[in-house]
Amino acid sequence: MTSSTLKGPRVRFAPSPTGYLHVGGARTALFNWLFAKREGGTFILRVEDTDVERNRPELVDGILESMRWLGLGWDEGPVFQSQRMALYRAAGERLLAASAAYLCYCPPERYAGGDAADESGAGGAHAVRRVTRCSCREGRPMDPNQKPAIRFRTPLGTTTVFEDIVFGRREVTNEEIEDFVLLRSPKEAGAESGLPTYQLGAVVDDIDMRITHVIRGADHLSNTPKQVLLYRALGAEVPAFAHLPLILGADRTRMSKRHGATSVASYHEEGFLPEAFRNFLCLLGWSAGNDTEFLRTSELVKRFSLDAVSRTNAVFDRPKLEWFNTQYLQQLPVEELLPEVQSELERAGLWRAEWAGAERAWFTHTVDLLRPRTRLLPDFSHWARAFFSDTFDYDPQAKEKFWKDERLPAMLGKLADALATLPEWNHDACEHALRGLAEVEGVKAGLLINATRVAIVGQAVAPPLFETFLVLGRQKVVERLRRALPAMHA
RNA sequence: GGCCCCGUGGUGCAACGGUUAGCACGCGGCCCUUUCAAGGCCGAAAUACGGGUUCGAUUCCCGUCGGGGCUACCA
Repeated sequence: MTSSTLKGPRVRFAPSPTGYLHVGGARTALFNWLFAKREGGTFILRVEDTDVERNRPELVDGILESMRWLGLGWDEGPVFQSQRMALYRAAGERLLAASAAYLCYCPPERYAGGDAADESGAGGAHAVRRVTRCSCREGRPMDPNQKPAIRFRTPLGTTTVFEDIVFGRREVTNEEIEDFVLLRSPKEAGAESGLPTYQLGAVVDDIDMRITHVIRGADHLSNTPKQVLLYRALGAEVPAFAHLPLILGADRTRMSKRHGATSVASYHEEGFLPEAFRNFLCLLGWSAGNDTEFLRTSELVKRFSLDAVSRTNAVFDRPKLEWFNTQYLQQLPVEELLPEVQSELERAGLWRAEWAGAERAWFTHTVDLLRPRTRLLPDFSHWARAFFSDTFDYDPQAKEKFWKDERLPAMLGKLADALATLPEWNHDACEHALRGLAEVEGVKAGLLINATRVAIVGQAVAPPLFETFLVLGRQKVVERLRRALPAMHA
């Protein structure tokens, strides 16, 4: 029993700021977070910013913002690798001293390019290069004038084994593991030693942070033996590994820009609910073991298990994400939806403070009325705009469809008069007034109903008409009806 | 090229040697209806292919094919 197991597992999510937080990273973060919550563990955020060339420090804020939006709060960090260089260099020196690593004087270009740069995967020239094993390993540098990098001395003639919670027992013969670089050769002439590579940085930090479970994308599976070797060389206990199947685009290739929105931020902007997004993401590579899919986050935490993670890559299916969003929009207790709608209205400049105060009941009821017809948060400020503002446009297609009959202006004028003088303002009174008028005029009630809807909310789509009447109030209904009359001729 | 992983309808998941192969999204139809949604009902749609093992394979083994990953002084 180590002290760490007594305190629960320690896991981490370690993005590198070379881009925004994408859906694959978000799923990895989510699984780490769920596991930590489920097991009463600690979730640590670590920024892997050791690649000075590709690093974009300004992207860190966006990544943290996406994490917060997703509700994936971290217990420790963010820890920046760029601020822990001494740690990695010390580890490099230790390995060097123990002869578990050696100085490599080969020029970097010797290993650059080749098939490693071939991203297309199909066609192209394939290199036949074997595993890296240069003469520097035996103390015979090719070019002693070169600034040396530190390479790991892979122990040959044996095999490396580890257990993966998802993929099971893994075994590779060490001959297939190259002498990977631990610390890059120094860039600047004066620099003492170089920057750590991913392999070294990740392992040194995971040891230092006492990480018990490494949960990450399956793209790291093949590199894990190297890290197992590193843990041992550093005299540390090897953590448990759980590699997650990858998330692919609709064509089953790695998700990229051409597959549409891949950043978490873009889904935030589009108006998805974070909980719906979590629910959807969680079902990519995992299931509760039965057919239930609508699982609120508290339920996810209760049922999540790494043992149930699948080994099959999953395709990101946007229509299903949208379905989840509509489900949450409709099934959440309406109070939980209010803050989300409020920020949407604020964003659109439609929000009014009284809706959170004296008119809270009205606001709640209106949101409740509108939500069965919404798919994304901006629907509240777009097609439902007329419920929150007196300035709105008439949708051209709605006019075309429901204002065709030339008798309509006259009839709607009469309807406005009738509504204005109604002794009572309630659902049935309004309905009777309208249906009565339709009968007198010898037209179907639907004709008036549809035309009136367009007149008072500008849309062909809205909640049932008389409920809309009540929410808007008599004054607005009558005013909007009269205001629409001139527009109907145009 | 080498090493490795994966393969149930179009998509996400169930079935972990015995089911008429289940659920959901999407798709088509019907119902409801005052528009559009939501909801209800019905339907089309899958075990990649070929060999084994077994009384019996979606399930176990081998091969093929397909997809993916790694093979960087990227992470």
